Amino acid sequence: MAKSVIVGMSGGVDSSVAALLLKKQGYDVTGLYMLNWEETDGRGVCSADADYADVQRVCGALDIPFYSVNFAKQYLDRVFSYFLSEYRAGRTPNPDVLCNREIKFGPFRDYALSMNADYIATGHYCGIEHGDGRTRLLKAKDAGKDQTYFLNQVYERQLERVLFPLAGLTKSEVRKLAEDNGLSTAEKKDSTGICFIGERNFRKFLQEYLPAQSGKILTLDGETVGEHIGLMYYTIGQRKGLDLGGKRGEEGRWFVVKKDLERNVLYVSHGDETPLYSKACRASGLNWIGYMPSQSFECAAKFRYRQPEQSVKVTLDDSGALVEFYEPQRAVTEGQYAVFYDSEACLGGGVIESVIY
RNA sequence: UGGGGUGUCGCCAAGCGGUAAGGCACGGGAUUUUGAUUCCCGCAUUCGUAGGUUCAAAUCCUGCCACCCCAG
Repeated sequence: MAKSVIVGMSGGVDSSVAALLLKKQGYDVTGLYMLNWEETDGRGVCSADADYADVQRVCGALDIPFYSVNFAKQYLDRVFSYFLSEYRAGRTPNPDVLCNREIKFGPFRDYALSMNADYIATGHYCGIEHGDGRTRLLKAKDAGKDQTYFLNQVYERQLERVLFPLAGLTKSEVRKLAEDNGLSTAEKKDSTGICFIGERNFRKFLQEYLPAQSGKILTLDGETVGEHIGLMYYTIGQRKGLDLGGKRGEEGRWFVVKKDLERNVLYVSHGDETPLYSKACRASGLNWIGYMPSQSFECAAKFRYRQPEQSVKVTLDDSGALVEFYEPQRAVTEGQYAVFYDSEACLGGGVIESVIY
């Protein structure tokens, strides 16, 4: 009897092709759509409806059954509340990292497996290797789309019975497959923005949930150069949105280099980006996937998505880890994740608690 | 109300008689399952203002206005 798999389908091309491939491989495939954010845009149009319609179309074309589930409550409690509290604390959270552990590989996976599926699958660009009682998370073949960064906090046991059909494909191959098989999502634009919430005016969005407190913008020398509209709207290394123009006698751009929550001051630097470069950081909430770290070891790391890997030395201690950089790193930011790699394997990661300059 | 200086896009800033560089900001787009970064495109018929000289002025002349500095 064929093994059964439930595919998390978003209505995008990636999960469409994931379902397609599994079906071709002989699995008994069922599509499952997740609704995690209940809101319409300004015009009263709910993009989730359109996405679900795409799921229906694709599943129809593949001739597989499909259902939908609603985890909006869980998303709010376990991802969005964290998102807001991090911003309140002046940090720059990465909700999509938690979304994977707390939703997709949490309630969603549990739900799917409770429907007696043998496996669950998603359209993530990453690889997975099951064997000798351990599961390893691997980078995708398409380095430019690799999404292991977002999975660094997923517990190893949550990856059991998980399939990633897109592991060996590039994005263009995926689109080609969709097209060749007549899937309506073949040309659909890649989704961006916060997962499930989508792309939107970030400031306006945050404004709906958090009170903004304007304050001064100072240089590191203490010179007042402008006014900010609320520290939460800025992140380290940012240059857009400062509304700061030219400076007498100098050429260059302004960058956010520091936030002072206590005094509600945003610090900026003009031209000179050296204040953005740090030599180490502290990470906590460490999660290891298919890996048993020794007390101290060297590996590669990324401090944000879509950044080249860097050589680092990791030293574990009671409260987390000290991550030392061999090369100074630009704009390492509290709230983002330090994710560790050993050649093709994603070892896991932790949230950046503090940065050492 | 004596002397000197400066007034060019929101901010810096070229130009110094030949028909408005550039950077920053800002807007739009590309990239991107966070927020950023990065990349591309756009962005002064007009040079504080009113006259004058000239074929031609932001550039020369004159008045006025504003700001700055030094003297009072």
